[in-house]
Amino acid sequence: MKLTSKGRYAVMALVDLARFDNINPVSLRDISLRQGISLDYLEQIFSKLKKNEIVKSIRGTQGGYVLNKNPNDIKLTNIFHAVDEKVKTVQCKKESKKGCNGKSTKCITHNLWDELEIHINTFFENKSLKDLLNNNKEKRV
Amino acid sequence: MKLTSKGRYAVMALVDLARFDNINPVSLRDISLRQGISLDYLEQIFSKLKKNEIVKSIRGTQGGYVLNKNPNDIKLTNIFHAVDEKVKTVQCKKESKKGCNGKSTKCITHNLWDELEIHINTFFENKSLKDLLNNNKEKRV
DNA sequence: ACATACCTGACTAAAATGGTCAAGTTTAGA
DNA sequence: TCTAAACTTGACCATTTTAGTCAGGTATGT
Ligand code: FES
Ligand code: FES
Repeated sequence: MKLTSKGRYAVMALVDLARFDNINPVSLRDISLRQGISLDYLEQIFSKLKKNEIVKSIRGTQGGYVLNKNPNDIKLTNIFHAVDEKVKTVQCKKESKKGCNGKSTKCITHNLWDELEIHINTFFENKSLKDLLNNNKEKRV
Repeated sequence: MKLTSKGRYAVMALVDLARFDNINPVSLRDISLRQGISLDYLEQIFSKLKKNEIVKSIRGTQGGYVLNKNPNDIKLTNIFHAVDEKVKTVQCKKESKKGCNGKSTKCITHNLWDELEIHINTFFENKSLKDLLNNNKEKRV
């Protein structure tokens, strides 16, 4: 089970953004330099964050991105959902009655993985961008 | 974040094994048929489970595998560790002082991922094979 | 005008995944 | 003793996913 870079970078970039967007929009170039993330990759990520209304974009010189919501209302779940970082512990299709083995009932561990998925998602639902900001106050410029 | 087949199959196979090993050793062929898992793949998995002393093997005709411990003492952690299904949420090396971005300090989200890792591992530490057996009693033959 | 910064889509090298295949060795039971 | 069941080991491989890169755009403040 591992977290992918896409999810990790998305959160990292948003924390950075949240720290600096008080006055001006923040350019991806700045985030790229500060956090050591490829600019081209960041653009892919922010395209999705924008589609999901987590950030707003401002084009042109001095442009950049700004949060579209209160940091308290941006949960990790929202971020992960936006960049398609999904938690998948079962192999079967959840809606179907069929199991992962092609049989007509769910496998003997299905419930376990379902529990696990809920357990992990709970973590993401309870963490907001605000929580992460408080954690890093001392680093604020 | 997804669970790999190796980990999922390992647990699935052990639950199956635990249910049937009361009297005789259970052959991988039986597990393969009952659970719909490739026999060759199971062999790889059980080789690791054996090395980690979770199961014992009995060779020859009528041979098979038997649990090497009480189901209550086999936690998911042990199983996952045995088959190298590890939870990895950070990108950096934990021991190092360096961050995932090549910089000299940990990145701004490092602590978050660390928390997440602990959160997930806690789930695995608290679940034993015994718990899974009880859950499936009604299916016992 | 022009530099800055967003926007979009195609492309790809490398790694991980989820197995298969081949060639054994051991042992119970006929 | 012969044979088939079942464990043992290691190499191999197709496909998918990941983690980006690259090459073009378009919008806009100064
Ligand atoms: S994981 Fe859902 S049936 Fe096996
Ligand atoms: S994840 Fe550890 S430094 Fe970024």
